[in-house]
Amino acid sequence: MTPYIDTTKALADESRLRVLMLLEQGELCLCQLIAVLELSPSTVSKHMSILSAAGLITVRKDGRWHYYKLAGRGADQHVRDALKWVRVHLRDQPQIQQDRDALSDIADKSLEEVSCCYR
Amino acid sequence: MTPYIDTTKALADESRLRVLMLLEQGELCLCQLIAVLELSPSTVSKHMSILSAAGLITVRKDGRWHYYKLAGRGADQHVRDALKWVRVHLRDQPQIQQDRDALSDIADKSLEEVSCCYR
DNA sequence: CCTATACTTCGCCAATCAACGAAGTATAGA
DNA sequence: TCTATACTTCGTTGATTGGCGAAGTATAGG
Repeated sequence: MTPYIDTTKALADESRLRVLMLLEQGELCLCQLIAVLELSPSTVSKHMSILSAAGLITVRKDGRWHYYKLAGRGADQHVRDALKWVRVHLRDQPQIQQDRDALSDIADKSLEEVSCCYR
Repeated sequence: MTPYIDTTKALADESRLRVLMLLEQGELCLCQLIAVLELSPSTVSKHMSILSAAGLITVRKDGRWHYYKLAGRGADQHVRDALKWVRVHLRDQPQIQQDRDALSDIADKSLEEVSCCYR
């Protein structure tokens, strides 16, 4: 039962649901998520490790940057169905729309500019 | 976003997932759930109020007994989809099968006999 | 009424969790 | 190899959560 509980626990937090909906826009690196969520690097990093442990996202490391994206075809069916539930039902939430807007503001900037959250 | 988080938080506990799968068998009263879960009346009652607040179950009170069942056609789509996720993915879990077996042992007994958990 | 009883609410405790900053790791570039 | 930097890990803190038993509520049956 553990993998299923890992899934539901991973979804039982607003910040993590916001992350999953942000990743609908495509892969993002940690500093971009930090900029949208307005949480500390350590907090966002922890959220990503929880999502990753549950198999909901995968990581790709390219130099100093870690890119996260939603789990795809390789993922367990219960994970894919959980991601679908999130996608379908949170799509039109005001907070999600707001996050998408914040993300498109950031999209114009270079990663170096966005990652100023560390300084 | 609150109703969606209420849903995911309600699903983020093993005992509550076990309750939802037990209710797949049909409506049950609290004392039957207590007997299968082997938790205290107050604990199970709290779980039921969380599931109820999230709209995942409904209650019918008949005399001293409170009967719980899964939310049906009247429920929000996100609730119905969440219940479907639970049903589809937990169906074959050993713990769930074990609970079903424990429930069928109880099914032979009268409610008065089952509710001896209070004495 | 009064009692028994099915369930809920309350208060408590231990465990978990989200948040943070500080310190650690790893990589790019000088 | 040294520095800057993108991210992780660790330790702490305050809030939430799951568990319990004791006390409270509500209903059936004398």
